[in-house]
Amino acid sequence: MSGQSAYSLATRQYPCGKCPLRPLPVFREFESQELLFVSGFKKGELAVDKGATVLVEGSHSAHLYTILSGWAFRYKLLRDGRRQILNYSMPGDLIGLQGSLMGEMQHSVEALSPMLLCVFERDQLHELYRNYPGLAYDITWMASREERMLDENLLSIGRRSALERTAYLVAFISSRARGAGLNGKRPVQIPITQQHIADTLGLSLVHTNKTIRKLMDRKLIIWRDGGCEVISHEGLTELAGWQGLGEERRPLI
Amino acid sequence: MSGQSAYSLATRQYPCGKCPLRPLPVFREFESQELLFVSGFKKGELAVDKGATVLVEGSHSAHLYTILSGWAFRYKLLRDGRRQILNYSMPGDLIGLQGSLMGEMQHSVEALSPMLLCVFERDQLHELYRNYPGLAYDITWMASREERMLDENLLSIGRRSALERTAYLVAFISSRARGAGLNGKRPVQIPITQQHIADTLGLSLVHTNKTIRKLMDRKLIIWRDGGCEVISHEGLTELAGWQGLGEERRPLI
DNA sequence: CGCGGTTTTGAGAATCCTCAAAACCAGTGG
DNA sequence: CCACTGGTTTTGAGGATTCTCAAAACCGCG
Repeated sequence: MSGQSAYSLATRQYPCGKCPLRPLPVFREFESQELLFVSGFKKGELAVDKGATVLVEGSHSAHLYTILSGWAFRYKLLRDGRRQILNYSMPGDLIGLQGSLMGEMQHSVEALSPMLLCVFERDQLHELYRNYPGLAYDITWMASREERMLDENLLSIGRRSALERTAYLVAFISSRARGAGLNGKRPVQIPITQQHIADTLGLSLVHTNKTIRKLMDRKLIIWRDGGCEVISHEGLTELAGWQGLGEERRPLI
Repeated sequence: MSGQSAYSLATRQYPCGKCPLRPLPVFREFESQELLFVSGFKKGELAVDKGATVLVEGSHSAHLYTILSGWAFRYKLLRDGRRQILNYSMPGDLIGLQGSLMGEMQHSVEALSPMLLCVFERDQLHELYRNYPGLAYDITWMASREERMLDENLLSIGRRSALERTAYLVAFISSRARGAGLNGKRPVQIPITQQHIADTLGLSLVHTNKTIRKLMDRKLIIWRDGGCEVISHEGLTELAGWQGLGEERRPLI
């Protein structure tokens, strides 16, 4: 919950034609027409520091973003400061679509790591809808995907025990990270603190810590270097009673 | 959690030109072009009984629906039967969009009351996107609206106490009902059981009952005729620390 | 009247919370 | 190189919330 500082808007370093994400097998092919439009749609790149607030609840942002690299999370606050993390975002995900469509942001977004963002202009969304129905469809598709993830999170918070919830969350995040091409030969390091997990799962920090310990005792995860790694994905999904996300190929705007 | 039976597909009774919903002030104006397309998009009407399952998790529906009248809820189940209600749907809301876009339904939908649904064909969505960018935008807008509601629900379940949660939920549903034009001179009767509330808020039935009693003791709501009515909207929002939903006009497909 | 679904009540138990303090750890400045 | 600092993780302990089990009351409907 720290600094709001340290942004830097660069002119483009990765032209869309040389996008480091698009070649990944998880993303669907684009027609050259579409690629061309997206190239024009992209206004530049924004680098933000870890801990920086990318978007603030209550504001009206003129931009939306696609994550080129790095992690973030969306959250809402209650008046007295209680925080609920709604979801995490990683490379290939859109940020700020809700605000762009509906006007005012009703959640905030904070960077979990240094990030690189592609910047788009909200005002050009209409043109996209007018001339690129395929991309318009993709955007709706991505909104639906987010909705699905929220459905899952709701199920989890509402009906799973603390242990099941935690297992689910770690499995979920690491699945998505793999889907975003974030795993090298080492398993993915999820760059979050136990406070983040607590605020995602609706648990207290203390109880979260004790729950994580149980998962570590069962050798399902390990916690090191200030982050979390999955040891047994199957163990986690089994414990959580989660079938995993059937991630097909998805669009990348 | 009862019967799957009793549907009836009627040919159209309400041509879109005489839609009983569209005149309501909450819905935005449509151009005659758009109205014409929607007219053709609509394949008929479906009447479902209270308790009927409209859409089932795991299925691939060829249709999506707009609610003409009646109430429904979306939910997911855990393997052992624990149920989480994700959101409620009322007149003007789309049902089954997620499934239409992404293929398989990942949640079920059940009618809370007798319902009348406008039936659309999934396959025609592409045509809509190709030729009616305004409508396409509207659909994305509605998906975003659903996302917002889920964000709120998540905040509620994750970070509010049982009393706050219950106050929030009742205020939220009755706000939306008012927004859907469901209030006559009498305040809206929300046609749900305490089990529904429990399954929405992630609480047990017993504790939900005791919590509702507290709200009744405070004269914020009353429970009668097998449903819930709001007595003091301000009291509820104040208790929940909720600012209410700034509902602007919205599209109606 | 009897039935199924819903609401209500009581009571003991489990989960999860708060408070408090210590341990740990990486980075900073002396 | 070491002490200090702030953030994070860990531990202990008592307490509040919420849960489960069980049974009764209630209520509309056939």
